[in-house]
Amino acid sequence: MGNAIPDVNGFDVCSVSSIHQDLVDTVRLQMTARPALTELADFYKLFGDSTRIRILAALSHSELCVCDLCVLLKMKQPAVSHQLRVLKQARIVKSRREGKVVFYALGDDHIRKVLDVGLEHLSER
Amino acid sequence: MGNAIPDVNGFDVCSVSSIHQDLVDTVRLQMTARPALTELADFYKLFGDSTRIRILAALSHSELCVCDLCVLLKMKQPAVSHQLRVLKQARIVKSRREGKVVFYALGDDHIRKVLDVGLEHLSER
DNA sequence: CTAATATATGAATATATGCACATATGAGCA
DNA sequence: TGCTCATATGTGCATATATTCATATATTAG
Repeated sequence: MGNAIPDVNGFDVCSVSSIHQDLVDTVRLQMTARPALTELADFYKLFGDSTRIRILAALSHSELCVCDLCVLLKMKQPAVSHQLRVLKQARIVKSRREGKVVFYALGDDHIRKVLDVGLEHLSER
Repeated sequence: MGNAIPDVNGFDVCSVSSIHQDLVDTVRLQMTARPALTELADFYKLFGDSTRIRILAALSHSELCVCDLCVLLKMKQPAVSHQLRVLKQARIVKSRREGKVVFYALGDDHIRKVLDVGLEHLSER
C-alpha cells in the first residue's frame, strides 16, 4: 500500500543513532509542522478513563445533573465531580446551573464525533 | 440546541439516589446497548501518552524502524520498544521484519482517522 | 560455530492518577 | 438568620504506568 522504504544505498545500519536519516528528517519536519502533539495526548488522555468515558457516553444521550450521573455510574458524588471538573477544564463538557442543580452537557459536537470514531473502530475489529 | 431537561413534575430532589430517575433509566438503556465502554476507554488510553502519540504521528507519515523512532523521539530503544509492544498488542500498529530490522506502521486507516479527528478538534478551539 | 547488531523483555523505580473521606461553598427556603 | 441540599474541593492512599538498566532473543556476517 504505502511506499516501501528504499534501502538507502543498501546502507541501513543502526549502529547508534542513524539508519534512514533522511527519512527521519523528513518525518520530523512534517511532525513539527503540526500542533504540539503533547496537547493531543493530553486531550485523548481524558477519554482514556472508564469513568470519564461513561460520563461522556451518558452526556452524549442527554444533559444530566451530577446526581443523575452518580446514580447512573453507581459512584460517589465527589468522584464524579472530580472527573467533571477535569472534563470541564478541558472544555470537553460544559455546565449550566439551575438553582441548586448543575447540569452537564458535552462541550461541543466534536466530542461526540471523537466518541463515534472510537466506537466505529472497535466495532470493526 | 439539545432538548432541555423538563423538571420532572417540579420534583427534582437528589436526597440520596434519585433525581430524574426516568431519564437516568433511559440513558442507562441506551448505554448498555453500546459495546463495553471500558474497551473504548482502554483504546483511547493508548492515545493518551505523549510518547505513543508521537510514535503514531510519525508512523502516519511513513513506515519506520525502531531505530528511526528512537532518533526521532530522542528516546532510548527499550522505552520505544515497550510502547510499540503496547500499541501492537492493541493492533494499533503492525510490524514487519526485514532482516535484523523491524518496521512499524499504523495498523489500519482508522487510526489515522482517530488522530485527525483529535487534531481537528484542537485546531478549532 | 562466534561476533556483531537490532530488537525484545524483565525487574526496579519514580511518577502520575483515580477514588475515598472530610469538609467547604453556594443556593434556596423557613 | 440558620438550615438543608447539591455540588465543589483538599488531602491521603493505593494503584497504574512510563522510563531506565540489564539482559535475552533473533538475524546476519565471517
